[in-house]
Amino acid sequence: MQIVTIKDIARVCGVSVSTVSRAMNGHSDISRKTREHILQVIAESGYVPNNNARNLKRLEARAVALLVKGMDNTFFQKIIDVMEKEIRERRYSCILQRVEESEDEVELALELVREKKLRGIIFLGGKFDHPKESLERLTVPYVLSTSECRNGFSGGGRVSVDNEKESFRMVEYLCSLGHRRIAILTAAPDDESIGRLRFDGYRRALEAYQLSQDPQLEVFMESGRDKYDFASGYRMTKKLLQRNTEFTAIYATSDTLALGACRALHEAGIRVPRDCSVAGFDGLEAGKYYIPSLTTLAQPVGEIGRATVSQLFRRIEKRKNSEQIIFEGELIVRESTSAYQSIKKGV
Amino acid sequence: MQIVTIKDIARVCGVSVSTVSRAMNGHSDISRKTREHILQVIAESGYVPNNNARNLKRLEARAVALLVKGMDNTFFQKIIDVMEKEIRERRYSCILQRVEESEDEVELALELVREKKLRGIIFLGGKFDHPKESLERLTVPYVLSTSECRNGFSGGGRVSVDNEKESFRMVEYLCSLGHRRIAILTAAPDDESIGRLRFDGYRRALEAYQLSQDPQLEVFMESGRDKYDFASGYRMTKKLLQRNTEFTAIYATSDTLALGACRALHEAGIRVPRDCSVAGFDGLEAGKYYIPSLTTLAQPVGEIGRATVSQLFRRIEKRKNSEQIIFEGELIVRESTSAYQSIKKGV
DNA sequence: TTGTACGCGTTATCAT
DNA sequence: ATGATAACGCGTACAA
Repeated sequence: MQIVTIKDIARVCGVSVSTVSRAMNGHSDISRKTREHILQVIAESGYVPNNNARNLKRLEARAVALLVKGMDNTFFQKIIDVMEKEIRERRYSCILQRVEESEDEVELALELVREKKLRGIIFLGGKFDHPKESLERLTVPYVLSTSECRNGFSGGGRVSVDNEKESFRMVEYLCSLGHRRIAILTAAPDDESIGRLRFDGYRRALEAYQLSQDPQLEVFMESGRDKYDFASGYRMTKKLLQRNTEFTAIYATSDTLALGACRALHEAGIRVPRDCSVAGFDGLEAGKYYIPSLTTLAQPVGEIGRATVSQLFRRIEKRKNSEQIIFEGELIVRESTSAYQSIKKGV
Repeated sequence: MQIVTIKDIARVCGVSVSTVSRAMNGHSDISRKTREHILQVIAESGYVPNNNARNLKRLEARAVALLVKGMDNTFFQKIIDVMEKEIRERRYSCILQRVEESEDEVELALELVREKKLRGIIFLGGKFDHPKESLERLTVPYVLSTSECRNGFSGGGRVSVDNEKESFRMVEYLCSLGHRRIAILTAAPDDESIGRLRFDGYRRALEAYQLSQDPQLEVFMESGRDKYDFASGYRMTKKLLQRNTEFTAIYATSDTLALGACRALHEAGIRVPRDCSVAGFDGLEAGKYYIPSLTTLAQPVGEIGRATVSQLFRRIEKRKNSEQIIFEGELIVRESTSAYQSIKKGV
């Protein structure tokens, strides 16, 4: 009795496999009595239908996948929640898969579409610079959420904030406070994703305020070592401090980086925001509870999540065309930033 | 050409399906020339083998599953990393699945075992109070990591810290600092999992120090609303403050709760640790970077992860019996706790 | 080295 | 209402 199959159940019940199948799947062309008997036997036997066989046979399932690159990113936590809920509300099942940094999410998507007979895909995170040929093979609707894509973008939809613009806004805000030496903590120089866009926004804001770009103020992640987390923000700020260059504000391209930065400043005896302002990006919950609470550019995760799912379903069920939806971020000013005080110049 | 199957490839290549199969699976009994040709055609065609069909045929795969309840729990992040790595090193693939709070992880495991021909399961988190009958149907080895289980526990192994004991240690430490009014932030009273054990440790420590238990000092999560996160710690501490009862230390049963608590105290003008000490549990990275950095009872996540995986494989490959492995936690004293100063008594 | 044919567990189609 | 049987796409024993 190692492996129980539908045949075993059929034999025990004295019916055919098709009748068992009907009982399980809630078909109507079966008598109440036999159905109940069968379900009873199933419950007692510990039989679990084999999904492989099911999916192999089924023509299409009510299911979509949510593929997340960089699942450890705290920022995704809430957005995943929202999306799962939205998907469930539409009575679809949601297959959530984390994809490794080195993995190719489109290849994975291709497999899943075949395997699970998926109706749509949501990609969360990643750079998404896939060749057109790969994307063209993806025959179901897909939406790219929160992340950017370089090459024009063919068939898929996209939902996100305008990272370059929002980044500009944040740096502009810091400039407007009177800061002129604004350091930035950002992704490795070879980053082709949001990291690059946020960096571009920073540079453009400096230009707009006629501040010259100073390499001494730019701290990049070391690829392979740093990522968007506390420890990296801490290390990068230490590095900045060692350069012995003057700065009165730090713009960190994520809230986690920003909080790590605050700690490093604290240890160096630099008070936030009195001696140095610190600003982040994302609008993480943690920043709200930190001391000092963190000024940030919050992404509307709820709206992004809902819009992503609703676009996907418009395309699945109503065959609408794909769209590029851009949401506004919100500049949330909290305790970690303040106006530049020339008194501080005594450094 | 909607769906490409192995037959299409065979037809295009002018060979039989078995030859294509051999080419894909790297069998040796095939000429280099035909193999290369076939692989070439596959690459061009965008063919993706159907895993359902594969798993249906395969007798057993080199795969185990990692089922996580409460994936949003920051604490699991690192341990998942460790486990995935350990599993990969053994050349097994790791199927990572989050399980909803309301879902039954054992049922899910049962499905997966059949579906993916799994060789073993790791359960992370959850209360795991499953009836014996369910567990007995689980024929592959499984290990319960980081969480507790009430009813004796039949076939599975377990790896964790002794939550009750470590909790005792932390509260004992606070007592040793001279604190006599120690508040606790903990899970809902009906919790049957680690929440209850940590609470028990707290109570036992009070007893050991001949301090009486005071309901005024106990703040429980509101079920459905609170969980182990910043916001809950914040809310619960606000609640505590409203009670207008005196306390000189807060023991939060998770680091996230502790950090939320710090913020609430800060807003009430209570300085940490000068006016009130705060201690957490888990050893999260965030606590290290907070200001003040957080005193905590760190769980050895690396060791727990490694021991979990290695036990699982001892049982899969060497048919060893299941074990209960208990690791020591580490009391990490940082800035958020200090000795009780009677001066403060001016409250 | 290659091809033929069967079976994995299930659902769907057609009879009955 | 129920049963027999053909797929679903692939791996593999066996034959060639």
